[in-house]
Amino acid sequence: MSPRKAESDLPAQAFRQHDHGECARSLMSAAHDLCTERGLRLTPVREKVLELLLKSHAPLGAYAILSELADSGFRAQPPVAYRALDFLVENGFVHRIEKINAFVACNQPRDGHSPVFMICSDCQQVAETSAKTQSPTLDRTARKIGFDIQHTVVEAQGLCAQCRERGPQ
Amino acid sequence: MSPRKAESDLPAQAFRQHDHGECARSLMSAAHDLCTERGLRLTPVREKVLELLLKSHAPLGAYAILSELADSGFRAQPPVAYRALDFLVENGFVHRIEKINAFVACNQPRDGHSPVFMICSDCQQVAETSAKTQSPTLDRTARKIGFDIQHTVVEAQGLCAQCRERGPQ
DNA sequence: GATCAAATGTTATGATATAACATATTAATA
DNA sequence: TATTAATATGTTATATCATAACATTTGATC
Repeated sequence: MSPRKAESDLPAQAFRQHDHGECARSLMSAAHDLCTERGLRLTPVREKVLELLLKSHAPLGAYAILSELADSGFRAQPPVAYRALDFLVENGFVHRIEKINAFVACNQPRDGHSPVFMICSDCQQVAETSAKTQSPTLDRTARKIGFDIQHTVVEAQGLCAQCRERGPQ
Repeated sequence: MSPRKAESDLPAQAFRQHDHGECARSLMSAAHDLCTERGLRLTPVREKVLELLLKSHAPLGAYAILSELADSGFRAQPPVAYRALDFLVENGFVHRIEKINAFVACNQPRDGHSPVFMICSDCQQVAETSAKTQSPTLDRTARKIGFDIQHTVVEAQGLCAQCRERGPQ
């Protein structure tokens, strides 16, 4: 029962106080390990995009990423960002948040999972939770009607505890 | 236990054989009734957009709607469609499917509900299911972390039973 | 070091959505 | 019923998000 293990099992990391430097470093290091294991190439632009997303638990739009890439000396045409994001999403290092057309780093890149997101309308942080299993409701309904689920989108928008306590800004 | 009642309780109407003419007519009539009850104005363009969406259970993008509006003699600038859609979505007559940036008519406009969608990647039909309650998984997780949910997006993409049986096209 | 596959560079354009402001219609009420 | 306020529509312009297509470079393998 290492501290690392316990921490990574907690849902909603984004809404908890934590050492984010350590959080980001360990996810980046996990990405390197996974790419090595799987023969994937974490090229400079892909690594940079992941690094940008790991700066915080707030999601970034593709064009925000693009502009930060430009600041770091990368080429800045849209396909540059979208290709890197495609790679990161396909390989489970990043998730796309459909509701806001934006991207966040995955909290648990090792698990195959169907993530659930809580998007705070106030602070814009996005917490990834319940990363373990498919929604039972979805599963049950799908089975009932013979629908074969390939991908799920489960997102809730609302107010996180902190923002609720702080009251309207 | 009227037939109407039983029918409206079935999930995934879109993936079941049914008299769609009757289905559409009854939803349109429900929209008129609800607007009267609530003092809302189902203006010609709003009614036309709802009518277009009620033609089938396949979702339509805003620009597809716009072009059909134009065919019917309505003005065809984007805001025309988006405003009508805003009205219909706000008042629960239409849902937006985030995953595909498109809109479908609501199957149960009378209930306040958190809909769940099954999007068939093959035939493009969208079934609305489990319209009764919030996802318990989402609720439980939200409560655990003190997150106050205002809106949920629950969508599954995959293959409906018909398309699965028919095999790859 | 030739060859193939994967990744990147680049131009152009497609698709989705809204801001902003003018005008017209409707509803409420003086 | 004339006035007014609120709602809805008309219109121009532009913002935002995303990909097609093709050229070039890089890396891996034989």
